[in-house]
Amino acid sequence: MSAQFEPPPDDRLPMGGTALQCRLGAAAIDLFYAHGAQSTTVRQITGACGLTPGALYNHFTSKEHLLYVLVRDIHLAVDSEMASAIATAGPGPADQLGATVRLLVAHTAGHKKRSRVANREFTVLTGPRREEVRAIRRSIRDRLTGVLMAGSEQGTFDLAGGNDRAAATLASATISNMCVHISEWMLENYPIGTPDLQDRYVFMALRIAGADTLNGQAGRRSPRE
Amino acid sequence: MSAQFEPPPDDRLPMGGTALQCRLGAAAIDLFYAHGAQSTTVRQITGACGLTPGALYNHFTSKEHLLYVLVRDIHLAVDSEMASAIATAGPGPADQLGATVRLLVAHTAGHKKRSRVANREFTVLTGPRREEVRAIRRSIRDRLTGVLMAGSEQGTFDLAGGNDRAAATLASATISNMCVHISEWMLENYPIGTPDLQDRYVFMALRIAGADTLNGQAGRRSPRE
DNA sequence: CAATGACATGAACGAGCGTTCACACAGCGA
DNA sequence: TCGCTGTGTGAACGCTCGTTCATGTCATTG
Repeated sequence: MSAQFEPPPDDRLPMGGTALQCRLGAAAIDLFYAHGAQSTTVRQITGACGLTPGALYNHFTSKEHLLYVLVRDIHLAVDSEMASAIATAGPGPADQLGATVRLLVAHTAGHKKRSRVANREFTVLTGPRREEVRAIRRSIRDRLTGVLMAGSEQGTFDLAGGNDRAAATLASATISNMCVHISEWMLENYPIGTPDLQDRYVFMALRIAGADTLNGQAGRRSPRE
Repeated sequence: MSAQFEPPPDDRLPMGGTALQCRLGAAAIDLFYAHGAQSTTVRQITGACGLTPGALYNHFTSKEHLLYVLVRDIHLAVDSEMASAIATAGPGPADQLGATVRLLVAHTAGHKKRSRVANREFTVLTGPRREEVRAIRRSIRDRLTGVLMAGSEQGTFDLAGGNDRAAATLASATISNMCVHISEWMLENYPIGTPDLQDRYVFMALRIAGADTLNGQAGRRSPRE
């Protein structure tokens, strides 16, 4: 569960482990995306790798364990990437919000399958595994909320319903939801490319936040990522 | 499959039919909401009504048929209510957008369970049933897109990425998603009441649409619904 | 070469699923 | 009173599921 072993085609898994763990994981992502985790059978997953059902249990303790590893690693990747995106963005909250939204859009639009699996199927997990993923999701959400709070405190943002924590939470949920759900409605070959999509979402996010920089048209083509 | 028969407590089903169909439907909504449609068994649904599994098939042809009736009727209710909300709103696109958002928020925040079931589980349907529900969803989406298009054509709105149909579609998807997903993140006893929530969402929607009326602070406490 | 460990097999398991059906019974019109 | 219709029962069906395990194979290692 450590080093990447090779870069598979494009939708590379954010998953360490042996080659077979990765093949199984990639097959699982495809199938979970297409049919949902509950309706996907162990036989389908192993069959897609040319194996028989029992083989899965040499690599994962259960079907839920496989789902857990996938969902957890996807969330962890987003969390850490978001942390560094905020850290390396410009000092202003508007720049940080822009960098955050760009990252989320890049993930959901660029890795639609894994993004949708992570955000749709994590509810299938049970017990401590579910709590662990929820904690990572909380961390992601709190990073965005923090940016919005900072911006509203220093007057850069003007949130709906006031500039208190409740307003920041609501704006945070709305903005992250907006980005995450690209993977839900986006068609296979969406006519708008990812960079343009990022621009539009940054623009909408700044508007939701009531960014004062919008009058000076920041937010269109913001510099980073 | 026509007239309401009696008004059950608060989360009344938008479903016609016999009393027992309604009891089964209400039990199914609860269970589908809690565990998902796929993981809910016929035995759970009938057991919640004090019946044995076979009884369900006197009222529905299959478990999927039950899900279909529920999901279809919920969608139809939203669709027709949205049509009349737009028709009875003020003539301006900003008023119509406000009325639309108020309706969606009222549905998702006020009937969280049925809203979540309709929006999460419709993908479980297969064949023509799925297509029928998708058509209703398209109708709902088109109503909102139409309001945004009209507003952008007459200069009331300024959409992200230009005022063409693609921009209206994107804004429409974003706004309806934002409303629909209240039922996903809202806790059991959310501290903000529904009317206040409606105000905030109308405010955010007008901002997403780039409504010029915002500078004259329309959108806060817009008059209707 | 011998021994070891990793890995896949294929058959089987127990459980639970959606669904069916012969039957019982209750209410009601004729 | 008879028979019809609507509805619930309880047992059973065929099937698929996740999972287990004894067994076999093969590459690596000492």
